[in-house]
Amino acid sequence: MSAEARHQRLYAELRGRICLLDYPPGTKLGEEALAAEFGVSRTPVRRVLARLSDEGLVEARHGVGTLVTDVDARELGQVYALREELAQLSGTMTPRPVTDAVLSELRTLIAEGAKLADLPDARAFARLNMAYFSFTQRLIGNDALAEVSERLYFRTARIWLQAIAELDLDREIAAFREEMRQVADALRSGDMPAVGMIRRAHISMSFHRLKAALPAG
Amino acid sequence: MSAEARHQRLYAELRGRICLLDYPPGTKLGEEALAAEFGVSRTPVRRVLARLSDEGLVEARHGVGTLVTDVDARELGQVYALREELAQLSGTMTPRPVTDAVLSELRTLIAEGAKLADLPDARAFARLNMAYFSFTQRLIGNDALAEVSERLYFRTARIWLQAIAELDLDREIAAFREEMRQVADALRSGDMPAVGMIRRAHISMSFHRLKAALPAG
DNA sequence: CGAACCCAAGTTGTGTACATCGTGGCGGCA
DNA sequence: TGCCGCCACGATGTACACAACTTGGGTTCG
Repeated sequence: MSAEARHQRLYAELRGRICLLDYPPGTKLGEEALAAEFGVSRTPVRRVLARLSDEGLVEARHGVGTLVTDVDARELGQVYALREELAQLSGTMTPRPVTDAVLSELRTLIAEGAKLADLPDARAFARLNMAYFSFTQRLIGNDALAEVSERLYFRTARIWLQAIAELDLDREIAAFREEMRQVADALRSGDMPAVGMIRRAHISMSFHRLKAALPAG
Repeated sequence: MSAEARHQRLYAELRGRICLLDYPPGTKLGEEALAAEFGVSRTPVRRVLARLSDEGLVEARHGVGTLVTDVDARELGQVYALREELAQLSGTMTPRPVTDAVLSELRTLIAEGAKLADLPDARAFARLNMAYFSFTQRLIGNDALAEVSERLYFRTARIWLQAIAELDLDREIAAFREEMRQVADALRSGDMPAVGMIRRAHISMSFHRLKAALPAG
């Protein structure tokens, strides 16, 4: 395997573990331990940790360790506020055409949502939410906007998951399914601005519910 | 000096050289050469190049070298389109209060602009433009928005500089001074949304002039 | 004469030993 | 007994040697 491909795999794996709370905030990611697990030396591991550090998911402290960062309420609010605006923009800025394959993929996600509602599970919810996010990313025609949106999503995803675990999981899943249904309706009529507005509305409502679970209220 | 501070200095230095066209697109940045120049080993240099690579300013090819990237017309248009939207947002999303120190700083920049008009120079123009951009960044109250804006600005700054060197430099400087004067007016009345709109308008007009200098366009 | 092959030089990627730094615990002293 | 300082340990940061890879030129064979 090429070095670049290895890097991407390692990066995706660690980012996934962080955002799925396999590594909750405060966890120490030992370079030696990770190197041993993935069968490489510290060097490529450090390359990945440096990237995660630049993106704010971890923080390397000399002599201490590389720790998964936490996100304070202020930063969380700022990221969500910006994500709202960007979700709306994704509906108006040169969206990609809606194909049958796109609608089919969303139907599959909605079906997964139905199964999730029958058997609620926080981790499975988080995975499906990421898959849905990945789906919405493919509707964006502006690559720069997609890149920025992804960066912001993964920046706070773990905090969102942490909070909903303490909230009403059923309610969150219901709201998520409702968003997918509404987006599907808008997509069928090819109304991308409406898709953006719907997503913005749900990000806003999700954040309002999320604030209730934060320590500072 | 701490490792983190060294990293930041090296990063800022190399990013500056790339964006001021000391290293035009296609330039090979040899790790060994940079290490020798800055009196360190390849390791910290590689750490900085990795970050620049993640941000799309350079591209490392195994067995070839680390090359300064170019930006095609499509990507340039997408970045400018997003920068327009973000500039407008920066005026409406929780802007910072306008202090006397802020107005004073802008007056200084405007004075520098007057000197530049007397003695036009592409490189000095680029430096002043960066200083003005840095100034506008400090008006943004949303840290996430500021971070994203900075990333996008530096992503295309070198292409902009490359293009205006082939355009009418006097005209570009005049447009730049006009933007600063208009922003100063809006700031004096505390109208931040107007500041955002003015900046958006000038980004749009700048891009339209810039397109004339592109190969495809 | 041309084309295919090979190889040598130069570059980035990796592994590893060592330097540097922060922390917690242990021991001595008041 | 409590507190202060020292130090050993483990972590990240750095330097360097080597592996892997691309490229270009020289050489040889058809």
